[in-house]
Amino acid sequence: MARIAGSSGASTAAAIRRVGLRLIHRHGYEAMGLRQLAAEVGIRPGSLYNHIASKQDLLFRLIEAHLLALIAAAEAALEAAPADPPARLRAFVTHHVLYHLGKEAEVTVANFELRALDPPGRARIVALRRRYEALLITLLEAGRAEGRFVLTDPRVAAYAILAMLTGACTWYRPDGRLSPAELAAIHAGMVLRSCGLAPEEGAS
Amino acid sequence: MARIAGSSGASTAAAIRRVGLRLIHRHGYEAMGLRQLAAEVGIRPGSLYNHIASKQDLLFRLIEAHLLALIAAAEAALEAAPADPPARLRAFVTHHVLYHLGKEAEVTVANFELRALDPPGRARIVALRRRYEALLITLLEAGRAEGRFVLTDPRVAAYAILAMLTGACTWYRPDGRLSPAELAAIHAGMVLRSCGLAPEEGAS
Amino acid sequence: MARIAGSSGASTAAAIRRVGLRLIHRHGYEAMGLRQLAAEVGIRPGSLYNHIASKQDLLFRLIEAHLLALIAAAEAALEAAPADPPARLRAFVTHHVLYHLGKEAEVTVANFELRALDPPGRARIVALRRRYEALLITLLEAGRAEGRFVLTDPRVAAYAILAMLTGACTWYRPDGRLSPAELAAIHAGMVLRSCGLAPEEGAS
Amino acid sequence: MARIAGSSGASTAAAIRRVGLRLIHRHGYEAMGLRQLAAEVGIRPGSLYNHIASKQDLLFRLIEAHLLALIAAAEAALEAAPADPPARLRAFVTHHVLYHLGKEAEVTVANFELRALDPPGRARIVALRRRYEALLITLLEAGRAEGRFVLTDPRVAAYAILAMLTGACTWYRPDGRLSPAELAAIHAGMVLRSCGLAPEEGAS
DNA sequence: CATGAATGAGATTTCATTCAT
DNA sequence: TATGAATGAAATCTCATTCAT
Repeated sequence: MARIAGSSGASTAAAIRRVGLRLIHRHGYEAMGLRQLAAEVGIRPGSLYNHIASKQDLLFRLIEAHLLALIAAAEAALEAAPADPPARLRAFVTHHVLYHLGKEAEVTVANFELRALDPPGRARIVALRRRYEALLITLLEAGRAEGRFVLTDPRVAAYAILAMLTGACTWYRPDGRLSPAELAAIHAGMVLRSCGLAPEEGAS
Repeated sequence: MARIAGSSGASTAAAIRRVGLRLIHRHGYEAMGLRQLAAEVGIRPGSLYNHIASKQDLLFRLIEAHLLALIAAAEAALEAAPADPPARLRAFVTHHVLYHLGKEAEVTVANFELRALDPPGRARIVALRRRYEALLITLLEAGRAEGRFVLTDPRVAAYAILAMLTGACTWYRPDGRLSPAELAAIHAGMVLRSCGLAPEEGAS
Repeated sequence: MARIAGSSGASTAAAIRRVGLRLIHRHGYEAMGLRQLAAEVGIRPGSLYNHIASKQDLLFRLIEAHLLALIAAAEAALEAAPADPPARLRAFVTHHVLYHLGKEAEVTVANFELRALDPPGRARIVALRRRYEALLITLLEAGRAEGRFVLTDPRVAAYAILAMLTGACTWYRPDGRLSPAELAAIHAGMVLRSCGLAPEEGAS
Repeated sequence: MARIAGSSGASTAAAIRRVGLRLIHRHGYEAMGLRQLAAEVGIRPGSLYNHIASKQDLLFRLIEAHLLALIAAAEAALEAAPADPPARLRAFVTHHVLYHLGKEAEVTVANFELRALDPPGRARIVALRRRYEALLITLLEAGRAEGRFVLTDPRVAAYAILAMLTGACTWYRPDGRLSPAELAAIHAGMVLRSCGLAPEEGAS
């Protein structure tokens, strides 16, 4: 009652994650069918369950992996940055924009499909997101304490900045008229000015 | 959950739109079942089709109505504003923030569920969104032409500003520590500064 | 996306119960597929859910209906019987055997598929079964109190009698060499003797 | 639940039979999954097939082994009994009750899961059951031929007796108020009386 | 002897939608 | 306008089983 086709092994799991991310991004989690996912991976629907525990589990792991990588990249960028708050802010913005460009699928899924997670999974993801936001909030608070930033409310400012930056990757197209570096520079300028800095401040 | 309270006077069609908006916002378009919608409206699933053409049609009309109202409100706000570009920018930002607060459902649905629309419907909605964005882009371009704004790219700046502002309503809670007016003021300040203006410029 | 064939109406629900009982009896609850059930009823699988809440629900209702009818029949038989304990015991045995013959499906399902019920459903069915058993236990206790029955333990005796009688309908075939009346008489004789009575005692 | 304790010495095949019997008894043949069986044995599902030919095969062997042991025990009990029919009947009843108590799993599976066997397997098991029933039928016929038993129909009487006795093990609990010996005595008394004997007849 | 990955079939259940009444 | 019963399609997931390693 069972036949063997091309027992590819470990790469199947990676293909499921890769194709799954693309399909969730394109159609949304609820609208993506496991039949379609299986077909594009090249296996039968039931075989998916040799690699994932459930559709929910797949979504959770995709989002979790993205956030963990994002946090690690941010921490690395901040460690490499000087202690000067404007420079650190510019470093964070540059990291965020460059990291997100080309990761539209991961970013969209991580932001849009949170509600599709069941409560325990959502709680864990929300905690990770808080860790990431805290990096920026801490940075803004430090700059304000040193009198370098003009900020009414660091938390609100952080949310506003993140919304602005993340939004960029929803419309950015690699074949557009702006290079990633240009886009990062434009946004760094806007963010620094929005915090009351002259654009040349914090230049590396 | 079954019968909607206080809806005795409203027509069934209005109840379907009201409840439908809430359910799509809470669960997402794909995850909202028409059975659930019918149950919360107080009718049977089949009866929905006396009021809507299809589930798609319901979604389209909800988004379209929201965008039309948003555009009208923006145009009214700009007509009432002085000709001075900083003042007009402040007026736009204030309008946007105040209009969006308390309309979380409409905003979220209009932004998140675009992908659930079929191509013709999506095209019409995208066109409406372009009309709205054009209001801000035109404003920014005018200000730059007068030498009042520091802007590398008005279109990119407009997207960044809209992303920042719209993001506010995804985390704003009416019982939070900030009033709508305070929130609008904070964001107006950030936006004006990000365009190279001193915060007091454009004050009404 | 939907077509109408022969909207038969209320009789569909009855057909589902009738065919469902037969299939559960023949294959067992777990082995009966709803596809098969739907096919034999003449509808599509999904249409079953216009009439049943779930497969579990179908099983529960079948067993519950059987037990309620069985209890009512037993109570009627005892009400019609004289007050004399041997006569009442003979009446109960005759009722039980005659009622069960020809109801092999109901009896088998009610006895064999209890374990397939979820705990709440099982609890309600077990309570009904206790009500039925209590009718016999009460009868045996009354007869022993009057010194008419030789019984070590009325509860154990009741279980033994019921097991013996119910077993009859698992092998009884209407086209066999014994008529229902003969079968009832044989078992009544064995039961009465097993309680220490002469066979002619309790004869009506 | 995962690894079976105290099974280090037993072979994997024996563990499969032991755990399989327990799971079939608890959930039923159809409801028991081979994945669950493998997990409780401590191996992967595929490895089961190093020890069993199929799920059907496992069920068949469990039932066959039980019936062969039951027949052997009955024959031993009858060989050890005196030639007197009442004494032989008492010996058979005592054997049956005592053998069955504590073998609830085997008995339930052998009786309830017959329908899950494919036709060839079922035929072989039914033949074994006939052999066992024949021991009692022969005994009853002999007793009737000697004029010791009051019996309308030895075959019907045998079925009634076996149903009564076997039923006892479906409700017997080792921690109940009756000992196995007491239970056997009660049933021996009922059976002997049901065949028209005074209770003390056939006492050993 | 055990494993991991695959299979085809099928499980129960939900979906949006239709339409005679 | 509302209803109840139907539809075809599809949903996610489990099943027993196979077999190269």
